[in-house]
Amino acid sequence: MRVRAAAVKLFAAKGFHGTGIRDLASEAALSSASLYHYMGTKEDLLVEIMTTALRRLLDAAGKATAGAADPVARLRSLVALHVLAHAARPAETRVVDNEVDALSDAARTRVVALRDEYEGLWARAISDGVAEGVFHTAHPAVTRLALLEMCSGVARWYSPLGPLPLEALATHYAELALGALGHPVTVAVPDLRQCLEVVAQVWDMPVQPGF
Amino acid sequence: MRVRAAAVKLFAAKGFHGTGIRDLASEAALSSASLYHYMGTKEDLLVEIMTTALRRLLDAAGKATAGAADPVARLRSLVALHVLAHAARPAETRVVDNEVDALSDAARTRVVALRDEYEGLWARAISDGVAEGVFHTAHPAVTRLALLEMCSGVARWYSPLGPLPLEALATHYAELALGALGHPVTVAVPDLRQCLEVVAQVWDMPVQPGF
DNA sequence: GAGACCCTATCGATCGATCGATCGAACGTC
DNA sequence: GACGTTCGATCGATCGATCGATAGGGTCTC
Repeated sequence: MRVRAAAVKLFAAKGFHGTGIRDLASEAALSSASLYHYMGTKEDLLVEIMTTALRRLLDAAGKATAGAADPVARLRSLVALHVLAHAARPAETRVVDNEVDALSDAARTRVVALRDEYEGLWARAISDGVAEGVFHTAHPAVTRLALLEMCSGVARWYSPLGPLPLEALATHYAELALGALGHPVTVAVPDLRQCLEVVAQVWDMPVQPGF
Repeated sequence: MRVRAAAVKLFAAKGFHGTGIRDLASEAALSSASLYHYMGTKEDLLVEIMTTALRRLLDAAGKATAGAADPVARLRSLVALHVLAHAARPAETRVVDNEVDALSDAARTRVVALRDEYEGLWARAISDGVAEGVFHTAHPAVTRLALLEMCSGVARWYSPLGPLPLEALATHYAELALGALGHPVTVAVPDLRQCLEVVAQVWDMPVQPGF
């Protein structure tokens, strides 16, 4: 696990190709030979990081939206969860989002399939909302991609040391997304509690539900 | 120029560290030795690509918003221009957005300063709109970052072969952004003509104003 | 017009350094 | 003595970069 943590940190900071085996070794406080006791090839390590991160996100999204028929609540949960994950695990998510084309063809196919499965949850929430007349967008697929990129961007700049706590960040992004979807402004604060609990459970608690 | 074009293509596709000198040479149909007749180091090449692209974007943004006092029109122009640039020059913009941390400290400082100058235009448009009461957002700085990431994401997926023409894409993103900013829905189609002309001029015409 | 000179563009060969990966040997613990 | 862990040494391949050399086209001087 020491190796995995080192790899996430360095891959996020310098990129997969920018990180050498010896960088990895010194970050993990091991010799470059010992590294291979814990991992396969360097690419195996990257694949493992990406697939487990994506599976975790997919799993969390399923839990956070379970039992929510209302598309508005569902999308709000998806946005909040995505933002929370990216803010709480910026390194991991940055690797997932930025290093896809460092993968071999075979591995990329599997990773992209996972990502597509996750995006399907967003697509359904949006199209359901459009069908029910609560969302208004001329190009739902484009809007989905725009919102996903917007939310993923959080990992590129958010710092827990900044003035904005995670809950406020997630709430704000949910409002941005609903605004972009032409949903009438709701004064009510969204029900973030379930999202926070899912995040705390799935990523073993970097989030303190202090509110 | 042959070398620069090859570098933009390969850096965008495989990343700076993922692209070797010999990859560059064969893409440019030159020997690896001849490459150095046209460029300094590999990093010099990256720096040149990033700074000229950013300067061009900054210049274009200045032209597109010149003389527009209305913050709504200004932000609409910024969004449209940003989206058009990213859709029309996906490779170049992807290099600018993704390879910042492949730069040395000195070079990164210069590049980030350029990017900050550009983001300042967005920040001013948003804060002016908030001050005038036409935008409503609790955290203007966060909203700015969110919108920028949303618009930059276009370079990651847009294809000119898709069903959506550039004009429609830019219009759609402007509507998404205004919605996120809580601006009352305006039925009027934004005045994209000036943006299209600026894009056609600054990037020497990949856009056909066929409308 | 002829030769001398220079400049741009190109290349094959090769430099030292680093790459990802593997080997066999040693360690400690039970 | 068996097993899980660690390492120094080293592999062939590739990295970014430089070398001296060559070919072609201007330009200058006699």
